[in-house]
Amino acid sequence: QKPKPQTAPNQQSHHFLASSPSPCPLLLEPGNRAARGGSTSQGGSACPLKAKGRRGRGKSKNDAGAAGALGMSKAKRSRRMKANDRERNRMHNLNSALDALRGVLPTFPDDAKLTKIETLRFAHNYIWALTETLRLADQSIAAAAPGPSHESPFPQIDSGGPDGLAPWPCPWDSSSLCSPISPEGSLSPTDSAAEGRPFLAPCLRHPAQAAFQDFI
DNA sequence: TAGGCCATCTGGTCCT
DNA sequence: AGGACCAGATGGCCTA
Repeated sequence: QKPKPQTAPNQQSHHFLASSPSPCPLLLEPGNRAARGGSTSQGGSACPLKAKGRRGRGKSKNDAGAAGALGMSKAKRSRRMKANDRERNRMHNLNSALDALRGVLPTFPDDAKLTKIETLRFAHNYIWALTETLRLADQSIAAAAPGPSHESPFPQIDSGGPDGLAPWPCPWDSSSLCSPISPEGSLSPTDSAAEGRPFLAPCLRHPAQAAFQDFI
C-alpha cells in the first residue's frame, strides 16, 4: 500500500461548523492530496487524447485486436466501433459531470485534483455537512423564538422530506458533529482515514443517500 | 518496481 | 434492433 501522509484524520470534522481558521471547514488538506500521485497530468482530462502525445490509452484492440484483425465481419466490427465510440462518449460525459461536481466543492486552489472516488465521497459529506448546518441554524432560530406559529426559513430536512421521504435522522449526536464514522458504510470512511484524508463520514439514512451509496 | 488512478475496449444485460 | 449501462480486463502514466 502506498503510504499516505497522515495528518489529523478528523481535523476538519472537528472544526466543522465551529469557528474555524479555515475558510471552509470542509476543505481537504492540501498537503495530503498534493502528495498523491497520478491524477493531474492525465486523469479525468477533458481530452484524454492529449495525454503525453498518445493517441488513446489502454488496450487498442480497435486497431489490432478482436475488433480489428481477428475474424470479425465488417458489419460486426463497425457496430463494435460505434459502440466503443458511444461508450467513450458516455464516459466523457460522466467525467464532465464529475468535473462540474469538483467545481462546486470547496478545495484549495493549488490542491491536487480530487480523484473520482474522492469527489463522490467529498460531495456526499459536503451535502451532509450543509444539511447539518441548516438543521442547527433552524434549531437556533427555534430556540430563540419559541412558539407554535414559528415558521422556519430553513427546510426541515431531518423531519421528513419535502417529497414524503422518510425522515432523515442522523445517527450521530448532533452536538458532536465530528467523526460520525460508520464502519458499515460502503463509502468507507475508514478508507479515507487510512489514506490520511479526513472526509466527513456519511449519514446513510436518507433514501437519496442510499441511492448515492448504491451509485458509488 | 509496486501500487494507485485512469482511459479504453469489450461482451453481456436491460431498456426503448 | 439499437442504444445505454455495467463490470471485467488491459495497459499507460505517475509517485513513493
